[in-house]
Amino acid sequence: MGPLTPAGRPPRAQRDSGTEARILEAARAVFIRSGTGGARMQEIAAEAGVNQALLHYYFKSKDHLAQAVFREVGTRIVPSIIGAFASEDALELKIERFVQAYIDAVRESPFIPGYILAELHFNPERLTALAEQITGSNPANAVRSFVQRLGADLDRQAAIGAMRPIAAEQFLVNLIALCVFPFAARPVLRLVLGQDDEAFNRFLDERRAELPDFILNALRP
Amino acid sequence: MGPLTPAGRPPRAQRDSGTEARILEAARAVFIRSGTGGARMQEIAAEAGVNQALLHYYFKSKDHLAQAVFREVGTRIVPSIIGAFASEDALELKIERFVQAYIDAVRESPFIPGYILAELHFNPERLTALAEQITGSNPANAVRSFVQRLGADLDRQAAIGAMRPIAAEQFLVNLIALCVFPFAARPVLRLVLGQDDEAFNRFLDERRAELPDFILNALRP
DNA sequence: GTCTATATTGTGATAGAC
DNA sequence: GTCTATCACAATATAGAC
Repeated sequence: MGPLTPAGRPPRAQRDSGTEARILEAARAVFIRSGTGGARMQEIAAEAGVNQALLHYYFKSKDHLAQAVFREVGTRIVPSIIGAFASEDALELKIERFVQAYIDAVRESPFIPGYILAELHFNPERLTALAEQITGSNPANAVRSFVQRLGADLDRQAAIGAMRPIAAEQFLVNLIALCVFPFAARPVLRLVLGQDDEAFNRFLDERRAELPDFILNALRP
Repeated sequence: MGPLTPAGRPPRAQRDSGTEARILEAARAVFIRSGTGGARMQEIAAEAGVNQALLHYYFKSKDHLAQAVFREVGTRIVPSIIGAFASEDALELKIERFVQAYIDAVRESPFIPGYILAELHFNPERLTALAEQITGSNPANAVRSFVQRLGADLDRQAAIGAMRPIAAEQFLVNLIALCVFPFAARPVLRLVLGQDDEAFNRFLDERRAELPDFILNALRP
C-alpha cells in the first residue's frame, strides 16, 4: 500500500525517493527490539531520519504500522517453512535441508523469532490476518492439509519400516521447536554459553551440523 | 519486600490484610497477558480491586512492580528445571521425569513461558538479576557447572555404549526447546490444531506420553 | 492503609506552512 | 512530500485528606 493520495490521483513525483521503505525499515528495527507496546513513534522517526508526522502520512497510525511490519516479517519467514517440504525429495533430505536453511536464514536476523512469538503472545489476533495473507482465505484448512501431507509422508516411511511411527502434529512441533527455540531464547543461551556473540555463532555452527542427526535418529524405528 | 514504612518502623497493624499479595497477583495476570509495555497500572488496580495510588504505595513504580512479578514467576519455574536433574537416578529416568513434570506444571498456567520469553527478548537485562537471585552471585558459573555435570553424565553413557555422544549444550537446548516451545507458540498451535482448548489439551496428553520416547530414541547409539 | 484529586509528563495524532 | 508547531488525551506518579 503506497502513500495516501487524494482520491484516485497517482502519487506525486519523487514518489520513489524511498522514504516509505526507509520508514518501514526503521519501524521493523524498533518494533523487533522493543515490541509493539514498548516502541515509540518518535524513536522510529529518528531511526528513519524523518519526523514523526511523516509516519502518519505514510501509515495512518501506530497500529497500522505495527501490522505492516508484522506482515512483512511474517510473510518472509513462514513460506520458507512450507516451501522446504514442497519438493519431491526423500523425507530425510527435506528435514535436513529445512533445518540448515532455517538456521542459515534466521542467523542473519536472530531477533525475528523472539519478536514473532512475543507479538503473537500479546496479540494473537494478528495471527489470523497473517495466516490469511499467506495461505489464502482459509488458513486453518491450508495448515491442516499441509500437516496431512506430512503425516502421509511419515506413514509411508513407517510402513516400509524406515522410520518409527509418530503423529504428524507432534513431529512438526518437534522440528520447529528445535529450530526456532535457540533464537527465541537467545538471551538465556547467551548466559549459558557465556555472553559473547562469537560463542553463540559457534553454537549455531555446531547445531547446524548435528541437529539433523538428532532428529533423524529420533525417527529411527 | 513489604510496604514502605517510615524510616525503620515496622509496618502498621492490618499489614496482613493481604492487599500487597492481591496487587502482586493482579499484576502477574496483567503483565503476563499484556507484557510490561502493554500493561496499564489502572488495569492492574482494577483487577486487584484497589485504586492506582496503592500500587505506588506498595511498589514504588511500574518498573519495580514489573520486576517483582518477573522475579516471582521466574523463580517458580527455573528451579524445577535444575531440580529434576539433581537426583542420583539414571539419566534416562531423569529425562522422562523432567519432561512430564514440566508439562504437568506449566499446563496449569500455559501463558508463562510466552511471557518469560517475551520479557527476556525485550528486557534481556532482567535475566542477570533473576539469575543472581536463583543461583547466587555468579550465575554464569552456576549454569556452567550444571552443564558440565550433565555433560559428564552424557559422556558416561556414551562410554558404555548406552547412548551416542552429544554435546551437553546442544542436548540441553533440545530438551528445553521440546518442552517449552509448544507453550510459547501456543497461538500458532491452536491454529494448527484447530482453535479450541480441548484439542490443545489432547495434544499435551499425547505429547507427555510420547516426547520422552522421541528424546531417548534420539540419544540411542 | 486506603482513598480522591491532581500534578506532570509522555505520546499518538492532526493542522497547516512551505 | 516534508516540515514545525501543537493538540488532546493517556498514563505514571504524587499530595494530602481521612
